[in-house]
Amino acid sequence: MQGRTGRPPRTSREEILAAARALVDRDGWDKLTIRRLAGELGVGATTLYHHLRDKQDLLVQLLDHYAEQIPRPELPPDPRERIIVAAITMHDSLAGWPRIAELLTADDLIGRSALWMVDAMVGGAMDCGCTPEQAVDVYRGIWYYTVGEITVRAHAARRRATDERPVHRDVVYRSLDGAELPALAAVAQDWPRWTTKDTYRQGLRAFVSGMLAELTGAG
Amino acid sequence: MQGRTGRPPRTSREEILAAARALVDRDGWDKLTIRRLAGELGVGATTLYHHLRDKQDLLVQLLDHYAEQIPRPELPPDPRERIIVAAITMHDSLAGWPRIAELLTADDLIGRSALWMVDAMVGGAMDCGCTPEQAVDVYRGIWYYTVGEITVRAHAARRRATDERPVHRDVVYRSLDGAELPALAAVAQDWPRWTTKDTYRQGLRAFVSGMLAELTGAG
DNA sequence: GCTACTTTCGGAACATGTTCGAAAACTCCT
DNA sequence: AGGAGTTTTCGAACATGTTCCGAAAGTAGC
Repeated sequence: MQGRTGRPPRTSREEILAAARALVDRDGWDKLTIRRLAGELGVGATTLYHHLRDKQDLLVQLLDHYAEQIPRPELPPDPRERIIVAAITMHDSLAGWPRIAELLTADDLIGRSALWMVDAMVGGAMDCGCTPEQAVDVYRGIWYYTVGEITVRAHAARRRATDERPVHRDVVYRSLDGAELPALAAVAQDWPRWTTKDTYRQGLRAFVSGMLAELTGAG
Repeated sequence: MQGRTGRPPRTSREEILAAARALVDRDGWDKLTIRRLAGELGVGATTLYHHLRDKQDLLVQLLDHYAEQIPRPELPPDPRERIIVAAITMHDSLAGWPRIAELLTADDLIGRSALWMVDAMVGGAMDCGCTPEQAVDVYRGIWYYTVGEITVRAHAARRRATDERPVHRDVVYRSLDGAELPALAAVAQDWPRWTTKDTYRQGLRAFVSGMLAELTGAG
């Protein structure tokens, strides 16, 4: 139990995270910069780099803290429904997080506090007759689908909010060549409306059904 | 047909894109910066902003040019297989592109030259009995799944390449509580190995099967 | 030729994330 | 007390994307 050596720390990781949360609550996500956060704490900017690897690390920590507070829904007894409920909880929690798209590129995003969702999905798949390996495949597919949905959707929302120009895709679709791209020409009119629908749940159910049917033998 | 007015341009969008491609081919993606590209062209850095909205715009243009060169595979007559083949072509093309994860957050990524893939998927779904709206839903689900897979995978590869630390997720999984998270404890050993498998095709088939079964009436 | 007008150019400046290296502040050992 | 070792702090500096604004360089009308 020798006392620790070296210069005593002036701030701690916990303090930094708490200050970051307070700063975000007060001034918004745009104001969360390394320098401003350091100023808030009364330390030099570079000091933070002794407690955090980089800014992404900071954001991941904040998300982790947030994940602890996700209300844990009652999981239904039916294993297939358990997968669905856990996936939807994961999706909705992440979708409510600002700037989530920047973080979802990190694969080790899931801290201990959110592992119960992963466990529910993997366990549900095994209870549906999957081998452990197949269950992991099911979860990974759900994770990919969820990450993609949130990423694309978050960006689209941001685009609508900050950009006044028309969406490039919409312009392209309006001038389609019906002879070369008949299917797109047929849906071009309604494309903008249809692509704003929320189809996450529908797609999720389809994916889970398809995977379970393939893995455990259809019929 | 009055001649154009104003100071004559010293460089053009085309020249910039060509120089960017040459720069990337010669020095790699890390060296593609606004200042360096401008220096290569012999113009001021800020001049580029008269031809490009921002750097992301530049990257999207480069990707678009690349998309034109994607070899167009023969699409099978079976509509369901047509969806699969088009999706796999799209996925493999995007997956081969460096830094793709930064760009996939843009939803209007698809230029005219790549629309035949979207058309094949939407058309295939309609030929499978979907309504146009349902066909768009099928395509969107595929797009989400594809974006997610590529994003997560690209980041994992980058992490492996640049980072010597162990993956956080692996560390967490190694110290799991078997009583609280039984399913994860059961798969923890094999998790790293299983998650490096390429399951894109399997998941894609599952998703398409599930969607078509739900939409067109199972059985 | 002269004056508008228009378009492009580019230097200065700013904010930001991040690295480097040296100084500071503490404990431990002799 | 005094050095050795260790950890933390932080100012300076760098690279980068981006905005601002005035200067440059043309055309059109008179």
